[in-house]
Formats: sequence, C-alpha cells, structure tokens
Amino acid sequence: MAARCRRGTAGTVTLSEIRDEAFEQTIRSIPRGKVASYGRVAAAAGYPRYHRAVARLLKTMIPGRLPWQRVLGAGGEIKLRGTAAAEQRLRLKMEGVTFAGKRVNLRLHEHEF
DNA sequence: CTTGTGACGCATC
DNA sequence: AGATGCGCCACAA
Repeated sequence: MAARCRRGTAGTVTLSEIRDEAFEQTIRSIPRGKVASYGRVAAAAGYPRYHRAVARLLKTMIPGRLPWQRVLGAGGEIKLRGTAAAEQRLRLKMEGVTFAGKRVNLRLHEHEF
C-alpha cells in the first residue's frame, strides 16, 4: 500500500498522519471478541511510547469506522467516563467479551499481535 | 518558547 | 482501591 500518500496541505504527509494510519490499521486488526491496550496498539503499530497519541486519535476520529471499543487501558480497564464507558462495556459484551468486575478478563480476550 | 491538559502507563505509598 | 508523581507525546493558548 504505497500509493496512498498525498494528503494534508500541498501534498505533504505529516508524521502524525502516518502514525494515525498505522494505529487505525492496528486497531482494525483486533478480531471480534478480543481487546488491546493503548500501549499495546501503539507498540504493535511500530510506535512504542505513543500510547497517548492512540488515545488522542480515538477521541478525535469519533469513528464509526473503527472498533474503538476494543481499545482499553492497560490491565483491561475502561478509561472512559460516564455514559461512554457504559456504551463501550455494552459493545464489548455484545462481542462476547467477559468482565471480571470493572475490568476485562485479559487472560481470555487480550489480543496478541 | 512555556504551560496546561488529556479515552495513557507504571511505580510507589 | 484510590491518590501521587514522573514519563511520554500532541496540541491549544
């Protein structure tokens, strides 16, 4: 997939856009019923230490095109607040993801990249 | 250029 | 379990 450059202003592709692209693909690679932490997604995409960038992406994209619900905090904890957290939890349960109280059973659902 | 803030992560208390 | 502190990166003011 190398013929998809040219975006942003005047055909330039920023590094952040490249990372976002990698993050998106990585998130999409998480199969149904599996989950991964922000840090794991970042590392799997080839950018360790960029976990915060992953969080920022998910927040900004506000996507219906990514399985955002499969991205959790380290330890399988949902890092959202209020209704959003409830929704994520519901969507995960619909996929068959089981919870141990407040957190996901990573032993069963953590995705290996 | 410096600060503050954030869907974060990890060690420590 | 909840609170703090430090590290990390991006971005707005």
